Amino acid sequence: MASTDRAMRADARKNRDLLIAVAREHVRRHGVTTSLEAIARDAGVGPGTLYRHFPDRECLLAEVLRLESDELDEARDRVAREVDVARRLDAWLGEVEQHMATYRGLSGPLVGALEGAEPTPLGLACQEMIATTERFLAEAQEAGVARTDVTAHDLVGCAAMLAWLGSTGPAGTRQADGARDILRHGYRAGA
Amino acid sequence: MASTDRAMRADARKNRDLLIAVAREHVRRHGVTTSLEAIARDAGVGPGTLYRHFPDRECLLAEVLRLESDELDEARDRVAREVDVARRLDAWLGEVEQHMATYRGLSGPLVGALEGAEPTPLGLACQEMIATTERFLAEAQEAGVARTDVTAHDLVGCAAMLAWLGSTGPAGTRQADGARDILRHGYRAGA
DNA sequence: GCGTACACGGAGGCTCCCTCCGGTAAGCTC
DNA sequence: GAGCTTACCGGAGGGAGCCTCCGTGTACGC
Repeated sequence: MASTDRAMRADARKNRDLLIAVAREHVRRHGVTTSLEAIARDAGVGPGTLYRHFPDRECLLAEVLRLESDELDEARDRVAREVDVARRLDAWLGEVEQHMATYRGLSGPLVGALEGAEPTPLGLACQEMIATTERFLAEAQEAGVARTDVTAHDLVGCAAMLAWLGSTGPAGTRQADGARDILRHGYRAGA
Repeated sequence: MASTDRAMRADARKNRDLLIAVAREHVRRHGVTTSLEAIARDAGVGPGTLYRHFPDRECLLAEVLRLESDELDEARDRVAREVDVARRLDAWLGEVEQHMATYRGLSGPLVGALEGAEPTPLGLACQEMIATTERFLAEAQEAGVARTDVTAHDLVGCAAMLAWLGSTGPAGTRQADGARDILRHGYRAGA
């Protein structure tokens, strides 16, 4: 993305960055269905400017998400460093779930991206997520704490489901806890 | 609901029934976010008429759903009759999932209703669903094929998640299959 | 048959999505 | 530093949806 950024004029770059920053706040507060016009308004630019930089909602979301991917990288390293192997996959999937839940409604588009064969902007954003999940899963399988017939793709789907369940309905409820427990039992080996 | 139906005028009743029928088709085709105005148009009534009968989208959805609850009743009886006890809970939850997935996006509002303490129209619609799940779950637990520390509420939440996952993203994909498998392992008892 | 209360439906205000185009200023060249 | 080119800006505007209000019409009890 951003193609050759030397080609972008200074005012364009400024507006683009501003739009992403404002969008980040809006999405965090109102979810992914927040009004794009309101974002443009708050950024002090016209709607045309927003739509030129980000032809559709997903493009903007993808950029917002890229800002956050640093956090997920840190989480990955922290999990690998601090959590013993028996719980590492659980911990990582918890991070993925939380990452997806940060922005209410994001998990939906992300699953869409997960599915599609063609590389949508969001699809690229979650490839790394799947790759990391594969690493932790393989490790858990070798240690004998995860079933060998589950895939990283399935697990990311599960995390998305939990994020969805947690951010659907009244906020602050613990609806997803029971489901998370069931899922953990479900991919765990042995017993 | 419908309070005292003797008090409703004939033309009102006719319009109401027509609106529900049209809404059923629209929701089936376009999901729960379908345009209410379009429903009114197709039913040949003004928007005002629609909003008088159904003050908000959820009220209309609840009525549509009540029409379908007969199907779920049949499914319950069929499952109880034809499926052996080891698989009965699986089969029932599959029915619940499919019921929720029939209308794309319905699972969201349903989970909202599941959560709230106060009886929303949709909340009433799914009480019966939970009650039946409790019966099948208790049976499975007595037979030793289901863990004793899962609740019917959790299981309905799981079915909602699967329905959501299945109806999110490109249609026709089998995204939810892996997750369903993991969940089934998760609530099953024994090794 | 008549009167009234109930129900109808469309106009209209609001928000949002997205596009198009005239104007503006950034940045290169000399 | 002046001037030109062109990338970029931003707002007007059309289309759609949500929902409300109110003048009109008509079903039904008497």
